[in-house]
Amino acid sequence: MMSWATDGTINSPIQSNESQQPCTSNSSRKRKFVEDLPENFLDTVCPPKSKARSEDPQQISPMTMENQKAIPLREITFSGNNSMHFSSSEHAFGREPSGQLSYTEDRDDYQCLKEMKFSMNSQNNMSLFGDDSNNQANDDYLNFELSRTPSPFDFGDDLMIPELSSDDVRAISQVVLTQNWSEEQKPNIADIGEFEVTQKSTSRLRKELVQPSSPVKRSKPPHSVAAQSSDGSNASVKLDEVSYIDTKNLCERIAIEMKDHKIAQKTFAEKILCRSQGTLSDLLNNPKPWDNLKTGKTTYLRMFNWLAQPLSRRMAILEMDIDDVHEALGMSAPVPARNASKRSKSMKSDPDTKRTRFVFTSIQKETLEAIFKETERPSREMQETIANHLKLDVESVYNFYMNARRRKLHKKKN
DNA sequence: TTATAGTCAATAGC
DNA sequence: GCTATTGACTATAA
Repeated sequence: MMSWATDGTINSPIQSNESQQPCTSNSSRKRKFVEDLPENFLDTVCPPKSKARSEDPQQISPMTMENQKAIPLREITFSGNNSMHFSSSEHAFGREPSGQLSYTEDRDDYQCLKEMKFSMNSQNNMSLFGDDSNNQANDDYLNFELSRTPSPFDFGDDLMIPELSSDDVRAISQVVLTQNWSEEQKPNIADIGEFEVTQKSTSRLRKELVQPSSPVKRSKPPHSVAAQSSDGSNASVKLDEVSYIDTKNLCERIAIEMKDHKIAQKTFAEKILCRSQGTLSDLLNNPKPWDNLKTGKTTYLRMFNWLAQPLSRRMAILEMDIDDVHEALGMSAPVPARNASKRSKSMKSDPDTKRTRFVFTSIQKETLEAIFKETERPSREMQETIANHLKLDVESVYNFYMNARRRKLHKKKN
């Protein structure tokens, strides 16, 4: 069961991983590797903290999806500052969208928003209304938000959404409901019932993936129901024409497309992205938010532009010569990877020799991870101490913490 | 000067 | 044979 931790974070069974707590665990395995180290080693490099604390919001999956038409509620976020976000990025923004986002509660002493409905008329005007008749919390804490990136519509306490233009509506990327509560009102999360999103409309789902920079003419999105030219050439967008791409959604669509058409990662990575299979795998499983990207935007844009083509053309591009692929995607050849064809330092003298990848021993790794849990950024001095104790190169220790810090941030969800 | 982003590519794992 | 993981490299940002 989930429960509130004393520091305001959530303890979730989905999140917990006892095996990753060698600093404090009593497992025999942990004892084994610690006993193999010099006495008080962990205390030396990993001084105990008074209080461990996670700063990241916790996420859980929807509990059930009963209705066959139910659309997965993509994200329920409980943050440590007394707020709860329900959001769905996949729901009924189709041509005749209307739907309902609701949850049930199974305890009387937690009263808040019970239901939110949204609908859109033929003029693409959207209305949103909610039933918070059971809400005994201070209404000041209730907020609705139709998000669009980069800046959301914020309607504060108003339940009725003002008229939106067609482009406004199409730029909406998700509905977010935020229920805040004071310390006294804080519910036990475990007591909140089931969540579901249902769609009333049977029309095709539509999700806008990209928001071009204003006032540039809007481009055709992937899966658009709008007509496209036969060669698909008008489907491509340039980097300077795009202000936002929903990378998570894009990667999900790419993964589905590859699965449906049995496209190997190696093929797609090398042909469409000019990148390696491993890089594509990582991108698909751990997409970075668009706004956090720097030079990496180009790679996602190549995925986007490929997906924006008609199916027959998507398949044809995979068979093209590389120069034709660039042209088909409306993009110039990407800058070669900066470390392409690189060999390890020791291999530079013999570039034909296949290098072997160094692998930490389990003791080395578990120790490094134990220290990381306490200190994500050990000083150079500390790294040298660790390297000496574990009989490692300082560079390897440095690389471990560099990789660990960055990979911790986008570990695959669930 | 140091940290980070983007990536390669070996290889583990299915 | 395929995807996922991960130690390492390097241009660039801070």
